[in-house]
Amino acid sequence: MADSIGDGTEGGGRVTSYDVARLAGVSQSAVSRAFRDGASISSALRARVQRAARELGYAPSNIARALITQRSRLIGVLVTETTTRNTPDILFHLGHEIQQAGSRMLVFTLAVDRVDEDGLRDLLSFDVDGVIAATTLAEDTLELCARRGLPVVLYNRHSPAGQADSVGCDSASGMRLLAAHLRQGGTRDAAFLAGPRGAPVSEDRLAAARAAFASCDMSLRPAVHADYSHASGRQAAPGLLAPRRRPDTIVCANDAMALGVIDACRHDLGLAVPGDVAVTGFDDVAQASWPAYALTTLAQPIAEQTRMAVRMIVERIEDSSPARERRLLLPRLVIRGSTRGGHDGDVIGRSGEGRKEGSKEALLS
Amino acid sequence: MADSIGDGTEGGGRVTSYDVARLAGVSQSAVSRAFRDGASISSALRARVQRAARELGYAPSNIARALITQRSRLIGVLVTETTTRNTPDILFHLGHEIQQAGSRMLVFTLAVDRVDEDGLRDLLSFDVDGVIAATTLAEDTLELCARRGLPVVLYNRHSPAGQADSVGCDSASGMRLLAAHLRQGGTRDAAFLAGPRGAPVSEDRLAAARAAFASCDMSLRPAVHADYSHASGRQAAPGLLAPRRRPDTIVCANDAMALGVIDACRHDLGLAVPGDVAVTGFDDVAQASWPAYALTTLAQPIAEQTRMAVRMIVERIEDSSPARERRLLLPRLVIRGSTRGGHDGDVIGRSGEGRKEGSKEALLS
DNA sequence: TGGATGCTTGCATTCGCAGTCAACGACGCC
DNA sequence: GGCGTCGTTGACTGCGAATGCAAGCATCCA
Repeated sequence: MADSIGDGTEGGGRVTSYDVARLAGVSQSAVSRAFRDGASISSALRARVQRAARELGYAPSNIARALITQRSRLIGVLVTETTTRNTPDILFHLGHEIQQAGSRMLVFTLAVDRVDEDGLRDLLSFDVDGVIAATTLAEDTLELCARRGLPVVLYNRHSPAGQADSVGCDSASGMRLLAAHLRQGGTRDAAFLAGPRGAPVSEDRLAAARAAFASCDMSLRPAVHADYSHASGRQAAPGLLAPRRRPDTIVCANDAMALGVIDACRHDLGLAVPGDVAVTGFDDVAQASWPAYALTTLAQPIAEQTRMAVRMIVERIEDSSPARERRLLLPRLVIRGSTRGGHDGDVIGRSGEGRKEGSKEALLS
Repeated sequence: MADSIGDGTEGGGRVTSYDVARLAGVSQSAVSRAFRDGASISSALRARVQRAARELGYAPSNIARALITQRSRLIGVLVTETTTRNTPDILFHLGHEIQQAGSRMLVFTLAVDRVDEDGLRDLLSFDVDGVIAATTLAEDTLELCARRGLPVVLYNRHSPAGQADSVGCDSASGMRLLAAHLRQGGTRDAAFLAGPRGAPVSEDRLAAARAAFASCDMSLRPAVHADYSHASGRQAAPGLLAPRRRPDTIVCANDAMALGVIDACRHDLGLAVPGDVAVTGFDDVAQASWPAYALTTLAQPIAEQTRMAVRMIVERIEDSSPARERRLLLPRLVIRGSTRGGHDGDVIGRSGEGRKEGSKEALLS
């Protein structure tokens, strides 16, 4: 019933502020003001305009608005398939948070974990206000972004040269919790199953594990590399667990591989977990809590991390000060049945606010 | 080294086509043409412009371009958390495919599975060229979209009134394959574990199962509803499997619930799968193939479905003819160890091209 | 050699809206 | 009653790139 588009029935002619102005008998400026909070307009006029707008089904064009305000309300999000596999919820969470902040998420999927100058041009050409990158950006690319005034927040990555803000998970603290737990459970000889060689997240976790184990006087063998997948974990298990000198614990760089190792133990190698080997993961994906696995793992606080990332990018967009900070949120240790000792279901550590580095003082004050 | 932004070192002043024109000693039109394929420009001029552009790090603004061409190269994607939980890869896949098509994915996350007029206004205000909705849109909302010339493709949904194109999975065929397999395995008395009451995907699968079982002379008890999650499946299991009259098979509306049922059988109820009960799922998520579960399930061809959805939306954007079609891709039956009979690893049916309804003849010809 | 043709190029305009500026009326104060 | 102030309103311009149009130029043919 009623109408919805003023004149032309076909052709999808956009309804513009002029159409609304004409119908309401006011100027185009008035229409514009009626849709901006805090604009100088009487409530009577605003009501009249909005009535007319509703009648025509008018919505201000973000594109036209962006052209003049120099703000697109678009936030670019960079991901690779690996990111989304390891953290299936990340896109939904980021999208949700960005939306809460009044913008929208424009997704850029990358084939390889690396943004070059072309990729940057691509981002720039879509006029994003800022970028959240769950991918690797070379330092010189970051410098270009800075030079162009494009705010970047790195997610689970960071810029050693401090050329971008970043949000991550404090693997060092996490690994200390884990090491303490394992030591208490009797671990003496642990192996580490890493992700792909050079994968930043995996390297970070490996380094953290090394440091934590060292400070607990436990040994950690040289890492074995797989590709983050369940299949690759399962495949790597026989090598890791050769009877000759089998480690008593396998620490994995992510959950998927850990679950693969557990499956290999039980179904391929006839080993009991944690009886013969303890297995740990990192991320706390949904499956880790399923009774078939009951994986002890470090829970990455995704909700907090994404919220923080969005918060930081929004602040940088409004601020654009060159101050940089790196925020590390604390993972929780979730103890389940794949390790010895502790009580199943124990959670050690409170996820959330963690370390903060950088020149800026408080974000959450 | 070198420079990257012409004059102002700070302030992030955008590099415009005028800047490039000035540097190259040509008109702004020339710059514009140098960046459009097929534009009337000599290769010499184009080269000169591009050299200048590279020097300044210029990239044409999609926003300005969109304003005049009336094409934003933005495709809106509507999802709820449920969508992304059931199909973790969907956003990545859609993003990837949309990118292949030269556009970008703008994500709209919904709290509830329903788009009202406000939501539509929101979409319109972001000037998306088209919408892929993995959510429910009321018929009158679809009509509004049509009236406004906004192409919509429904994903795993459809418009009974035929007011939008749609892509889905042919559950009817799938369930027929499954029913045949189960019958061969000795199923006589099956129960159905559905998703939330009214959830379109679940209802569709339930109806398909009902029809398929009926035509195989197997009984299917009234559905029990859960919420699609592993936990809810596990929780529903005791009721479904009460010793008094325990069904010999449980058909689930998605994999997560099926895995929950399996966990409940083994860990809570002391029942063997498939010895005491056979369990089946739908989707073929990664975990279904893990040896701890080995779930027999119907594999939804996500890659094909997303590709098809993007293909359709792109075609509608270019075409904008009012013809509507509904494309159903065929799921494959993946037989694993959670059902009796068949050989583990068998795959029945070829996923991909399936039924097609609607006035338009061929998309892939 | 004159003119027709086709390819390049620049000029001027346009997309839809935000914000500046000036005009206007109402009101309060001296 | 005159004047300043404030709150509203409309006209106009500009954001950055695309494109119709016409001019410029080379080429080709008769």
